[in-house]
Amino acid sequence: MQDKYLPADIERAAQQHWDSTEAFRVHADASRPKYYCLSMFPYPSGKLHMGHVRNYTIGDVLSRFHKMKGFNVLQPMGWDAFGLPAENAAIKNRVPPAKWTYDNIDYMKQQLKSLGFAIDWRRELATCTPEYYKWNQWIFLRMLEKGIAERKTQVVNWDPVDQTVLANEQVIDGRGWRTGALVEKREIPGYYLKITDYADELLGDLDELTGWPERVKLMQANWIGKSTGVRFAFQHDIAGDDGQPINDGKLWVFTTRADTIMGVTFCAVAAEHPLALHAAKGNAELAAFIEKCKHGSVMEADMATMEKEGLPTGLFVTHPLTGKQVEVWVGNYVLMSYGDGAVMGVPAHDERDFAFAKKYDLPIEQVVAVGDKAYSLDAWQEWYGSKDGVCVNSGKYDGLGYDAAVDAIATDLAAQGIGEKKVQWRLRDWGISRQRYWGCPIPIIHCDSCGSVPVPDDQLPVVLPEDCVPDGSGNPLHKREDFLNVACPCCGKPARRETDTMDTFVDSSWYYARYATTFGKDKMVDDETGYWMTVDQYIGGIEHAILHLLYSRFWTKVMRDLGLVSYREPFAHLLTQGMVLNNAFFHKPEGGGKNYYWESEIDIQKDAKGQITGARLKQDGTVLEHELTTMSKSKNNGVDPQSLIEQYGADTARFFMMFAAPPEQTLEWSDAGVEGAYRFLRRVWSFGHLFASEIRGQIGAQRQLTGAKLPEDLAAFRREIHLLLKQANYDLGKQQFNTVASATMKMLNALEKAPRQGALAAEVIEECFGILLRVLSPLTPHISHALWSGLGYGEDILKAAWPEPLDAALAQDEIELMLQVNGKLRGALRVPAEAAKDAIEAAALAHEATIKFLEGRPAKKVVVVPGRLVNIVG
RNA sequence: GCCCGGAUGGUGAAAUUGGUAAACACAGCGGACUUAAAAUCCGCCGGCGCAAGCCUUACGGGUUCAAGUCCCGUUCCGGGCACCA
Repeated sequence: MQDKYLPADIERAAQQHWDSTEAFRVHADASRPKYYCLSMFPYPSGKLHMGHVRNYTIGDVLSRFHKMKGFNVLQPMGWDAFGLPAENAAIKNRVPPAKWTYDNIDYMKQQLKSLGFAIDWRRELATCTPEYYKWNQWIFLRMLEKGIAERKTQVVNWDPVDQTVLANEQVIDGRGWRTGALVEKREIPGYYLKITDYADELLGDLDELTGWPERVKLMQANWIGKSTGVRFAFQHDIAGDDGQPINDGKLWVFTTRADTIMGVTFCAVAAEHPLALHAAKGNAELAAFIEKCKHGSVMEADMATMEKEGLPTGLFVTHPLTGKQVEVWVGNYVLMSYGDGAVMGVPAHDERDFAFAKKYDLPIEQVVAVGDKAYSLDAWQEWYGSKDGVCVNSGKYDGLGYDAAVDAIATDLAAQGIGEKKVQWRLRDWGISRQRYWGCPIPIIHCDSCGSVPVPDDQLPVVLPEDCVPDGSGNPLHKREDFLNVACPCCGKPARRETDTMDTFVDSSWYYARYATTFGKDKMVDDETGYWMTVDQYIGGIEHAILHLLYSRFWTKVMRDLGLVSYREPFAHLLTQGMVLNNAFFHKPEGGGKNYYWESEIDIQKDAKGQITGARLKQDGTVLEHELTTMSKSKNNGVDPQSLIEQYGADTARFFMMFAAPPEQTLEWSDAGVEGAYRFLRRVWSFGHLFASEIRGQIGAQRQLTGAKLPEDLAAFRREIHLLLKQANYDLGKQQFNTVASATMKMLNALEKAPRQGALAAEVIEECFGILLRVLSPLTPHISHALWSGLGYGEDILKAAWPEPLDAALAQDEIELMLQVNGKLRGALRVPAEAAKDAIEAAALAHEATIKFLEGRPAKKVVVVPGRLVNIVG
């Protein structure tokens, strides 16, 4: 055996061994329990980043652990290969997104292989291949048939200079990222999937997901946002151009606070609302305001933080219960796409309405009282919005609480035929149309005679041309006559293909099911999915806690309703890995945006505690700002794991990643500490060498360890290792891998200090080092493989059984209890392991520390926590 | 703004889920070995105090024999907010 630890050699040999034995190739096998371990697949952005290393190491630790536990383990890998960055790279480098993407996949695949992950590479897939996205198109057509997919209008960010639709990410401070032009909102047609039809089930089935973190379920529940309220109408006789009352003379609104209806002092409608457009005709100021509302972001965060503005329309509607006239305002904070595009204004009991009313001097009328608290118009107070009060100044409803008031008011509105209780969801339907090239083509043909016609199944897939190079001025498919021109499947006349592509969330909504098939060309999923699904353990970033996971759950339910699968939830257990953060350095140029710089381009000043106090660009001394944020290509703050692997080897990179923090916690990147992991693995190797050269030879032909009475120091050492094993197994169950790593370090510390003379000692060390190698193997599979086979423990550590602690090794005669007096630690107490409570109390009361700190007072109470401590209160 | 998390030594973190706060490491300091350096090994390492001891888990309250852990309030940091993936 080599006496020096040479990771490059060891890792190459181990990986070759796994390749040649096809160690990770798996098949459905009904005779064995299965474990489907899935990590979120990477976007092929160029090279792996630390988040990937963290994610896939967690998956690999779990996969290898379960394999040694006897499970049939499937761990696949693939590529989420469509998306915007490929187009951005194309604009920058004039390379087709397809070439850029496939090159990146080749490179990143080599990186993944060099990390030694136990992946069944025969199941690799890339979502940008026609074999895969054909099934996006096929199931989309099924959804159209069933009415789950439909065409309607959507609001998008429009860049008036580039004449193109912008992603939210491409809108910076309200301006287009390339042109700097003020972005406009524009309504265009697009396809929607009716996820809202599944809202009830998506919410209800969260209860079944016992293997999901509570916080993720909570986030999903809040996102779906079920609220029960009342939808009702203010009546009016405002006539439109056709002489008829607009919307049948009804202004519909939805509210969850019907109990405050008697406090309505105005109504607010969206800028696109028919009443707003009508009023604007004779009102230049209002028309200008509506025009202004068209600018700005469509993002909810921007909507919520922007200055609330409004303008009166001069139109009035009738309050349905008081008969009073209520003025209609246009508000920039009212969204046409939510509910009916109009809200009632109750400034006394809604914080946003309160601010609006104060700003425009609208009346504020208190209609709910909480206790005898005094209502003041000076400033908003928390209790104004409370549901715990009773109605006041509300006529017949006075004295009613929230529930009773809502019921009574809903009943009265229903009697007039202008209102009813209604369940409202916050969840909106999923718009999947993207006006972008590098995505899955939507399989629709537009014909002047027949309208929008689905592509017949036998013409699928609609193949995306792979040689286009976007230039930022719009979808290059518009210039591809060979793609555009097609005969109408209905009438045969010349027609045009749809050029919109699908949201990339479509691709990632079902890839886990495809991995679990035999990749047949004639079926989306085949019978093998029945064996592997559902996914036993899904691992990925917390940033996907809502959208990706919700869409995947929705997609599974649609597939079930189409008879394709029999399960209703895709992921049984979910581990949401924390983000890997790093400092990003930038300066804000005029005209908005942020220019990011690599750490190698700047000088950083730090204070005595190592906190960053400032940064300057090396080149010209420009003062930079910094923020702690996720590692990302666009922020130039990613750390390439490649140099880590090359310098120290995959095992060091993996071990350090697992040791640095528990999986669910955010990890602030730092280079320090990697050396420590490397040092540890070198020590493991050296101990292996020592064992081979000096210890193993002492073991006799007849083994003596079983049943032997060990000398005290040897028994203590063996007990320590088995205790650490017990702890490591417990922590593996909790998926807390950082303490598993530290347990292996403690084991090595103990091994190095253990008695090593004599046959018995050599046998104990053999047993304990064997435990260490197996506990270490999911974390650092290469060195574990090399030592296991090199030291003659067995042929292949993958086939070794997972170790369990032995009761005989754990047993002890005496235990130590902590002694507290009045809750403060004052000493320790050694008692027999089986000591009775009375005996412990007596020993504690007689202890010198008790006598000293009670200072003569009698003990009022003695608390004994078995196996832990005694607390004497006096 | 709304929803969800987090905060413990110089640093990453641990604490058997209410029971010895700081395990295991990193960095630092001191020592051994060496002509020297690297590597390796040994020791010290939250604050105050000569000591007995006292204080310390972002901040302010509370519950308890006992609180990093539970409850109430505050601050700061991170994630998501529907076209980044």
